[in-house]
Amino acid sequence: MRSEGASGRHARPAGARAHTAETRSPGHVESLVSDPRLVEERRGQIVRAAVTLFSAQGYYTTTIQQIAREAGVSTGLVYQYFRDKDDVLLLALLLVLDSYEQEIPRRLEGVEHPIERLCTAIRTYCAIVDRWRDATLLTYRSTKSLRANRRTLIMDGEIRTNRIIEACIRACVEAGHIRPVNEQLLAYSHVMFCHAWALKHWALGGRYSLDQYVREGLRILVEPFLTDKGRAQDAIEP
Amino acid sequence: MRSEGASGRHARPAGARAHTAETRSPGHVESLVSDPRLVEERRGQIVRAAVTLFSAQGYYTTTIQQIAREAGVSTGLVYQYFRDKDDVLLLALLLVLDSYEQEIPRRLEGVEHPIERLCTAIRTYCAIVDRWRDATLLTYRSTKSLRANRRTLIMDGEIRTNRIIEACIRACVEAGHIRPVNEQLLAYSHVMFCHAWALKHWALGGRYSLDQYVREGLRILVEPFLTDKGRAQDAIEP
Amino acid sequence: MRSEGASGRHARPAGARAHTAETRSPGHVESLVSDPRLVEERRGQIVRAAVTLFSAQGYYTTTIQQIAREAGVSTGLVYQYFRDKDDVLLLALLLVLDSYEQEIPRRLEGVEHPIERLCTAIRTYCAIVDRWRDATLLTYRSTKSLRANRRTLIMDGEIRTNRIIEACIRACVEAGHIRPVNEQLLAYSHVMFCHAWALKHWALGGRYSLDQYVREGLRILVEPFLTDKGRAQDAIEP
Amino acid sequence: MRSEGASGRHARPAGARAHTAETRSPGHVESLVSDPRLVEERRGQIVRAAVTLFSAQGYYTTTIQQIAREAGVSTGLVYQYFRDKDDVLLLALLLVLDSYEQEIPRRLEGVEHPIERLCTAIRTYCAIVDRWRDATLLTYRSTKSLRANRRTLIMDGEIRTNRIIEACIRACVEAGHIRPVNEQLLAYSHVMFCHAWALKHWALGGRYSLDQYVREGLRILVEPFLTDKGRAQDAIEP
DNA sequence: AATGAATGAGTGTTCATTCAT
DNA sequence: TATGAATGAACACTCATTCAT
Repeated sequence: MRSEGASGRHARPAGARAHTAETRSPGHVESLVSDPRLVEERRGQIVRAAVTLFSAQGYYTTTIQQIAREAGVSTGLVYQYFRDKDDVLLLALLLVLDSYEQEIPRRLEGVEHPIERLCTAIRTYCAIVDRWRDATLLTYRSTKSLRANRRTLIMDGEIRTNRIIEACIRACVEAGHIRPVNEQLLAYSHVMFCHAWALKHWALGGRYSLDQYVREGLRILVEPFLTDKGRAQDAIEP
Repeated sequence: MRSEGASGRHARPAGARAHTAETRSPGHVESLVSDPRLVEERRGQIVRAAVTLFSAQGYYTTTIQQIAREAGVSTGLVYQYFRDKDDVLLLALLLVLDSYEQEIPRRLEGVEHPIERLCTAIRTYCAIVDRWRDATLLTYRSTKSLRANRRTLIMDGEIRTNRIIEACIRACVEAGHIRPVNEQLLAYSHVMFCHAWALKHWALGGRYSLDQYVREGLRILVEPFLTDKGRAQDAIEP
Repeated sequence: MRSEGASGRHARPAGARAHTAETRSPGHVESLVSDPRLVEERRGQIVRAAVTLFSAQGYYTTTIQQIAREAGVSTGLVYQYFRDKDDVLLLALLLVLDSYEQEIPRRLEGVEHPIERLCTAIRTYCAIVDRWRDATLLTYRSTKSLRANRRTLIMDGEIRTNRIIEACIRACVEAGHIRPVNEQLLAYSHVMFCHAWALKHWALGGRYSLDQYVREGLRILVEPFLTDKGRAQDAIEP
Repeated sequence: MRSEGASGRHARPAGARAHTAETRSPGHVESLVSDPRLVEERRGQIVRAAVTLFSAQGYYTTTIQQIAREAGVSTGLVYQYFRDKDDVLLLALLLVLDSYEQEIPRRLEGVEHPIERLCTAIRTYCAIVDRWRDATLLTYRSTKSLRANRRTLIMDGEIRTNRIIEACIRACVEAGHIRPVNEQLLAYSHVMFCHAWALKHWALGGRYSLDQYVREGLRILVEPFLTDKGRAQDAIEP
């Protein structure tokens, strides 16, 4: 025999079919389905729909039913792959952050000159932000809607991306192309500059093309720090 | 992507003792009460409560009943002074923006030197952000929850604040303290820098005191643009 | 400013409009409404509807909407007077138990002879069970559906009723009308006999009228214990 | 009062590969599988799991998926051997009743003296109830959750068990060990006494060991009815 | 002007049941 | 036969909004 009875449909009965998660790392999202390929596929399907809808309408005004419909699955299915709505948001936000973390390094491959690398990183970051403009806003709107321990995962993701920029800056400094500077804070300025393309697009979008925006930005956030050595090259111009 | 935000759980039934609004300018918030002094007082009472709660818990997780209780009034009274929850949010956000717009100029009074004025503006802006950290986050989280035409009012408010910074920069340039530069974009960088103190406080708060943050920031966002003339003074240090 | 944000509509945000209960005795059911007369009235209205429906259909198959409709109120109103469905069940069960506890003593008033008192108690108990037959079943079906600490309240109620019977028996023993006996266990037998009229009504109802049932029952559960003194009177016959 | 129980969250859509049943006797539980040995085995497997879970958590809070997991089979398989959840409950309850009906006669084998037979029957009944305490509660909690015509089957099972006790009593009466008495009602009292060990275990369990309980019970429910002849023997003591 | 009880549509979540494999 | 992923109707509970007083 078991433990005692429980009441209420919404109170998950003890030890029932509940997702096992929360015992693992908070980022681990357990699924009720076992086939890993299927889990991968369905999760992707649902999270993509969620990113679309959350981006367009926000987290609270998007319903699970809408997400299911957009993903082309039934309502119940969402709950086979996600513990709750919060869980969907978490993966949606991680998807966005991941795309930053994946794509910037990819674009840096083969780029040698430190200054060029820095500028490429910024340019790429802005381009991704431009492509995922609403999704970038979403990270600002909805991260606080996550349960506290999950929020940490989002922050970790952001930190990892920031480090890419920071590393580019450090390389420039070490090679003598950029004068000594608070690298971390400069990196934050660069990141904010990229995010601003989404956050303030209502103001900036009308006045600059993405290219112009990046070019003018580099003039403010990179050029002033160049040493004579750094200035020697035309790296700043694409 | 879909249509935009727009919330409202309950469609307003036709007729009824409704507010007349929507025929006026979108910023005009109609009240059912006529005595202007009372309107002023009650609205302040309610909006202050709303800012507190929205800042702490977010817009969607705050209920009108909570706001009423925090403000020490009845639920129904809120609807005598606001058309709907959206309306409360609008005024809450405007209250925050106003505090920027009011306080920065007040602190600039009597400050003569252009560089000193610019640095004071930034320093003050950061200080306000620090005091209203959650409220600043709120503007990023919740502006999109406003009905589209109201969002414009928020943007207008932001633009006005930006112009203060921009004017400081222009004055520096015109006086030859700062070399020619894209003033608007530099102003945006300054604003983003100030907001970042709230937006990225989880990362920055542990590493910098507010003072350090501002000092280091000025080194990145002001100093590099100083001309020899501008550099002559110690204006950058408080 | 407050604590951090919370997500999920169903996760009650901290310190929100939640019922304060659970800090008091588990039996205390806090209401969101302050006027005590109104609370009394509405609760009665709703609990009566709940008893009817739970009795007829069981706890889990009865919906809050049905209860609200039966009570002639809106769904939401139920939650102004009860914390959750469990809470409604608790009060419903207590209502049934209370009717036992109230009515038996009332009927005993004025009855002097100990044997007559005992028989009246049993007869009355059976009569109430007969009137609330489905409700009596309900206590057996649904007590385990209550949260554990609330279940205690139900047991307390039952114990109090049992004590009434027990006291009648003890009085008989002390007056020498009934020979020494395990009074507690005899009382339980009497109680089970009364409850059996509901529990086994499908078998007994066809064979006995309520009166016959009681008469025959007394022959088995009272008469054998009478002393010569106790048998002297005709108290056992109504 | 309303209509009766009847549950079923999902109305069966017309057509489909449905079980043929409902045309047969209500007790007949049709299976989609033909091999009788397999049917026997699988049903046993599943019903045992169901008894365990229903007993511990109740019918409505136990899900088919839980039962399947506990039984070590797939969800779908349950529906190859049972028409619906109701069906599982029916067999689960019958399994419990059967165990009464099987074991009591088995223990009576070889016991000759009528009084001893009666006491053995009661003692055995209590022992089974003790072993299946939660399951006994289950019959009281959940019988009403069955569709009406199936409930009859449960009643039939109970009646058969009651007849065993009744037969023991009649034998005692016919042999002159027990004085003439309403045999049927006395049998019911005996049955209720046995069931009470489960139903009121929260109150009785702390005060009596099973042995004490039975011994004291016999003193109330058997001894008083013994004739001088019946009293001659020590049959009542084990 | 102010109150706060009342409303009821809307949403997250569950789970009996089906069906392709 | 057996699996388990998929379905979707149903329900507890919330909260913006109204309105009688």
